[in-house]
Amino acid sequence: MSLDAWLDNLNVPQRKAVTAPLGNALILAGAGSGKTRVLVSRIAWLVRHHNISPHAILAVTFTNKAAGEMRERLTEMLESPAQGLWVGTFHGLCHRLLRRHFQEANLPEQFHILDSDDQLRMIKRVISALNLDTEQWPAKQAQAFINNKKDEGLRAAHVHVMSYGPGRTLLQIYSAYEQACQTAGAIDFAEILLRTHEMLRQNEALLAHYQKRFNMILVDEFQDTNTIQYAWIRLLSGGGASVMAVGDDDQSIYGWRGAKVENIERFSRDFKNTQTIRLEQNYRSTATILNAANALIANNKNRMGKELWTAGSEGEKIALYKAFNELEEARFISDEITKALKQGKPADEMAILYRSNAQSRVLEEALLRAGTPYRIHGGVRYFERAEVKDTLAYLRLLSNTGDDTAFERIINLPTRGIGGKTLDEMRSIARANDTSLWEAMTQCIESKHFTARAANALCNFRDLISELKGSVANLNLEEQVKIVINESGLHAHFSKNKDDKGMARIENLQELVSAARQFRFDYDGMDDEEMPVLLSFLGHAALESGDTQASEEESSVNLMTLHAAKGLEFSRVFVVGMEDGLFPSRRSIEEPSRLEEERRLCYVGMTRAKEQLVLTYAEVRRQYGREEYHRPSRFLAEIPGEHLQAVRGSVRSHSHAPATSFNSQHESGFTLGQAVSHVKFGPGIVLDIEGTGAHARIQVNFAQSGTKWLVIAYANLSSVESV
DNA sequence: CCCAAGGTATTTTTT
DNA sequence: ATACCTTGGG
Repeated sequence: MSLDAWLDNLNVPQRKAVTAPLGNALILAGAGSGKTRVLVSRIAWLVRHHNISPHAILAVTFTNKAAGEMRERLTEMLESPAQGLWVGTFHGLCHRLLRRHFQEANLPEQFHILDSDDQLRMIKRVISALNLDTEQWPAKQAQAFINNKKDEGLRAAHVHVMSYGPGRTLLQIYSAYEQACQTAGAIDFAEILLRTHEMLRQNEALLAHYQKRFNMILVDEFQDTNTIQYAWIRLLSGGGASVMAVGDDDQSIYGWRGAKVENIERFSRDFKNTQTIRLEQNYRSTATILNAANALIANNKNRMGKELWTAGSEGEKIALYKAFNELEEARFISDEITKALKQGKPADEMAILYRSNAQSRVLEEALLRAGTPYRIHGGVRYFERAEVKDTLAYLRLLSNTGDDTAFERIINLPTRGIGGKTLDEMRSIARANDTSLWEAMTQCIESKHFTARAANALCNFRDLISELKGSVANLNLEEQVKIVINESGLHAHFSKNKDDKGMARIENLQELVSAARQFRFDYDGMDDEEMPVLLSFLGHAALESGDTQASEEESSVNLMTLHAAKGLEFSRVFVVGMEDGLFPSRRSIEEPSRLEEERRLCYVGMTRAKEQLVLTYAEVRRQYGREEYHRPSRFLAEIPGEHLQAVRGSVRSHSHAPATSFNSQHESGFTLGQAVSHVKFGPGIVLDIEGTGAHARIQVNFAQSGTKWLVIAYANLSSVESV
């Protein structure tokens, strides 16, 4: 298809964005408004119409998936891969810059990336090296502190804390951690960005080079950028590049991770002559769903302002289901899904979204019992699995004996009689002599520092590594992986456990061989110039979660957190656990800004649905081993009643409902979720009941008139039979 | 070195 | 309820 034909398929604001004159632009792209399409078309437009070389374009995303999608669709549109175009995640692109310019970045050539697990181990080591009480100074807390600061662009030296209190010690840990990483040649995720930013800021020539190169910068999901990412874009575009920022302030759900929604507002101020374009036409959901979502999000203050609309049909009402408890909630959903499957609806077009992972269990059990295929998104990612990381640690140590992180990981895996005492000793020797652990070990062996038993174990380890080095030399990546798995003893070690978990581990190791083969294949076509294949593979393992490759054959119902659902869409969406204290989360209710983020999360969840949206909540829920009573989510009261319809589950024997003994009826005779009718306000759904006797009040979400509190004694409500 | 017992926390997690 | 981690004894 020609580019002009592509343009004809765009709506007016989309076309305006795609064909915007060079210069800065802010695209406020609502959910389902064709954002990726605009981004890709924009690049094609620049290349074709402005004759801008792909070489001069930089497109930044947050996830590898988004980057891959963009690259793919661009190739499709341009009918050839865009040579020289940089498309990638913030981390991926910065990693590339650091590899290219490791010297300017003050890094060793063989620097390696710490994932959050590696980082935590490193911090633990630092804390004990500082002789701090590990009870009083949890590594997790220090990790959060360090990452927060780094996301803000702050080094330990830049952080100001009070001279007393916990800040001082955390800062001490941060500082020691910085040193430990530098010595080990290791950088964590946040450091990738921070280091790149510093490198560019401190190297005029380098900065000038990239500023000159990248005339066009496009940033996706701009609402998710943190301080350092924003600064990086500003720095890189400082030479006069045009920046197109695409985002949606209403879908900012990662504030707790350092993302700054304010960056969207700041953009127009910091980037000169910014043209703002709103994409408000939605191509995904029914009018009912959009109107409900619009009404909900309107309760947030400080929005950029945006209202989704559709040319499509009104669609079905949003179903609201009140369950006795979480088991019954799960059964209802499972039943609904079974019904839909019988009608021929594809399983993978349905999704169950929940606020917290713990909620997935009962849902899974219900689906399992019904024999419904399902898939849980999230959880431990492939390259984060312990056995995979163990194998990679061997590879790392083989290529660089100075890699202490790898050394620590496998020194006693499989167990070979090297205990904590021996290791501690080597650690302090390494620290005293400022050498790697490997060198410290070699020294210890030569100087007969240890008892015969320990020395013997260390010798075995040293010999194993050098033997492996020998057998691996001159082999391709995939064979190297195979050799390491087998000759390191890892295979034997994991084979000992014959249970499901053990079997899964062995499978994962085999999968790693395939991943290496695939990578070797992809590597040949990559323009990641002059990076050795192993190093490149390790970078790939650190920055790619690896969940893109594992796609199951059978069409399955999707289970995931609301966060994980961002960017996806399904015909039928169930949002479960709509209860105050769960969603919105108990920990967010107090603070207005956090509550607003929860509301945005709800907005994201609702706008995932194309045709049908089902909201459910339970009156009582087993949580942390206790039965907890929750009110229906306040978000339910924010959805105009006209879009809601209370539903009942399919008729079933009462013996199946464990909560029959539970009297859910209020003394007034009304129950939550019940459909009622008012003389003046019309039909509605009971959301809450408070008080007793003559003063008892009832909250009803009326179809036409919205949510109201009424005194039961005067309201004269009548009960209505609903679907 | 391995295992069992007890203590603790328990929202979300693009990289 | 539960999973995860630390710690103490065999």
